[in-house]
Amino acid sequence: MINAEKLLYESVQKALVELYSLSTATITFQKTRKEFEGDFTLVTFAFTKETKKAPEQLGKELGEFLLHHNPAIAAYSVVKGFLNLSLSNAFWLTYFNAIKDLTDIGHQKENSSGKTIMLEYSSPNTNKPLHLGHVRNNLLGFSVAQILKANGHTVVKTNLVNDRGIHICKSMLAWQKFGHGETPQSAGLKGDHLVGKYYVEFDKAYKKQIEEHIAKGISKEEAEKTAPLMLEAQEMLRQWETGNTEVVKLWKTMNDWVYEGFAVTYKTLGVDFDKMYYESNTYLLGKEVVQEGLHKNVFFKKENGSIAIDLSADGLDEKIVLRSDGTSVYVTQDLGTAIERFKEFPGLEQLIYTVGNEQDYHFKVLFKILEKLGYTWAKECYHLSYGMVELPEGKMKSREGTVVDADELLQEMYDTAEATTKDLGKVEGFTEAELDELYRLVSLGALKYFILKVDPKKKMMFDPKESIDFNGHTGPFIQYTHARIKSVLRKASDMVHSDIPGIELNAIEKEIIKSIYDFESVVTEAGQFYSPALIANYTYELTKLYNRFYHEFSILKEENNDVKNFRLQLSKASAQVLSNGMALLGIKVPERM
RNA sequence: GGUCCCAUAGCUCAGCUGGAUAGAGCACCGGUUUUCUAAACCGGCGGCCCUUGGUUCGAAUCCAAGUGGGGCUACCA
Repeated sequence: MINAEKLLYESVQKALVELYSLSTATITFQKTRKEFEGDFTLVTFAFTKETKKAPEQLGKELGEFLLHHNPAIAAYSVVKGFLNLSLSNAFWLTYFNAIKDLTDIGHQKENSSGKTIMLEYSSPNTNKPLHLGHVRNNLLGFSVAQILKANGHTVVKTNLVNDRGIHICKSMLAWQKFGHGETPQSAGLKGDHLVGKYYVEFDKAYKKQIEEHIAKGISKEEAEKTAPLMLEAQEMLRQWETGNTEVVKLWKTMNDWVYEGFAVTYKTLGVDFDKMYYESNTYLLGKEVVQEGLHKNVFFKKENGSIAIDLSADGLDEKIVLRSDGTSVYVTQDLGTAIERFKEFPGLEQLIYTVGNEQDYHFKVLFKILEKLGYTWAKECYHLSYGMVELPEGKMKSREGTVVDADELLQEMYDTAEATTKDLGKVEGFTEAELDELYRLVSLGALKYFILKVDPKKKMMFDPKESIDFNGHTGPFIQYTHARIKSVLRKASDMVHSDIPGIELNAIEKEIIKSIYDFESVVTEAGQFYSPALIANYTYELTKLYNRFYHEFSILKEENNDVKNFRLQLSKASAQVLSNGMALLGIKVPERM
């Protein structure tokens, strides 16, 4: 592939050697800011010391040299210490001809890097439906998987379902006590919502019991531990662990309800997994690892019989890895699961956990312990940590019902997409099925883009009172532009696909080609930083650029056939890049809207 | 207390790995359609880039301290 920076780099390197005998300088280019003439900029301040020349003088001499030694450089200008270089019209046209028909532009062939990466995401609890926080997790995980594939890696998407534990027993107990045999069918509720309802019920009844105890003069802490409901839930968990048939049966029934519900939400969101893990199968893993660590003196036994590791030398604290009663804690399971995965996939080169930043500390501990145990792959474990979605009132809490429910949000988005589309009245001739498909596409485009355009590391604000926009810096804006291009292409029956001859590019056409040129490096960068936001913001820039071009210049009515044909092909290539970029976000683009 | 993260326009966010006059969208005000989709385009309004020091030819960006906000600091998961 044609690489402009490399071309310039070699020329500048040569110039520095020949003009100033300077061979050790580090040369980097940046894109020329749009208020100046040029494509790439070399900052000459960096070389003033070694050459003992003023920045402007340096710029002129270098510019002059480059102009005469590199035919791809058409012009230069010097502003203060900035040498702005313009590549020739011919250079950009050659580049465009090389890429204009690529349908996989920006996407390397999957597995071309030979690297296999496991990416875990979603990992829900089976005691409540998914909310907006989970939506961010799912969209982020899915998108990062797409981006890593586009960078040539093989990606195994996994979901580790938290299907057991005290929180699950809480829903089960509340259903048993207050449910009167209610089922998703009888209640007319999605299974996950039904189970979630009883999780909230439990919390209500539990809080009431605590209050009653406190009224009797018992301390809050004591009341929380001794409330009958809590004791019953704990007893239920013990029975589950011993395999009590009745408890296990109830557990299976209610979990199945939840899975049916999740399946619907996952399908709507358009996310999927290559391999499912269930905590009910993995929660005992890691106990042998503890023994192994004890042998190696990585862990030590405390007086009360629990086993711990001292990480204070690494800036962390002491951490229990096995309780005094011999049962495992969270980190025990994660140790076991990680080791199991590397055994199961011997070629695995990286293990990524998509989990919120509230668990930053947990993963630091986990990776440090793996390292201490001598697993060399520990450094290939990565916590893809993302910020919380916050409401104006603060954090979402499932127990207290202060959450934005995923299914409700998706339905609201769908309704808005339908209403907006009908208002605009541009869907004549669409069948009912096509309309449904369009509403899904647009509503999901709006939601996904809204979430993914924000840097994953940062927390984000969501105000349920202000609906997600369909205008401006949004998914539908990009989808619309794609549909608009497709509309033009449908009308261009006489489009020729041969290479573009030497026409003169106007400023904005050149900008679009340059923007397309950037796509590949943006995909690489997004892969390095695990950041769909880079892709989102890139596609937006290209879209804005195209819309300005579309508004200022006629395509179909252009009289010069070469120019017309070029504009058609430029449009086609732009649509392709937008489509490929959006695909990396898990967003589909329509042919018409 | 310890530790980690965050702070940019009224609001939501870009600007990460130092560079030229700090950018978008929304909101608000105004304009563009006999022409390829107006979910669009153009213009206006709007900034002590939290504060103070430091490094540098150059700092929103790097370093230090402070202020404000949030997370974590369980023999819960």
